[in-house]
Amino acid sequence: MELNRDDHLDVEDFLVLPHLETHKEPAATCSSLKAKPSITLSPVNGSCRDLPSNTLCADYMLQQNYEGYVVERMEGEDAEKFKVAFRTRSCLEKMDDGYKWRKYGKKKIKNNPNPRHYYRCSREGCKVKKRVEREREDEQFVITTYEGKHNHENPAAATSLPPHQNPLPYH
DNA sequence: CGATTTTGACCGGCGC
DNA sequence: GCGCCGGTCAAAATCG
Repeated sequence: MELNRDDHLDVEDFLVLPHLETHKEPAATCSSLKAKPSITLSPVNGSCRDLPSNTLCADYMLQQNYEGYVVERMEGEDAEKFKVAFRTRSCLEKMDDGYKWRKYGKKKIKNNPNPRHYYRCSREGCKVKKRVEREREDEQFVITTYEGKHNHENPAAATSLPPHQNPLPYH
């Protein structure tokens, strides 16, 4: 499968990146996750560039999630088509990226025993979508895909990102 | 009591 | 066409 399609970016595209294949590591616990803030950006199609500053969502994720790869693609100025996918090592499926999400669907996907979850930004007029899916056969990884750009600030970023109080209300 | 989650139904695109 | 598959809807349940 090639990465050079110009229509859209899929999780499958994301998964075939060679970097990812060599990077399977033993399982991490939640607590060890909190201890390592190291991020690697993975270049797409050979060209490595930084995430644009207005992807607050992505920025926040990068700060909160320790180890992961980002594939990012911008389709001109069309905010609707902006898409970024993460692969993060996490034992929790719900990560607080600072935005408020409303879940609107869950689906069993073929070839993956784990369901995929669909979220929408609950801010009015903001049509950013997000889907979260645990990687098949490797339950420590989670694929997160954002679609679109927020038409507002990251509410958590507005209060200057309390760095490592991972505000996860989970047990 | 408003907001969010849950869950099966529904729908549209695509391959055969 | 038809059926599979992934994405969304929406009503009821649940949460805070």
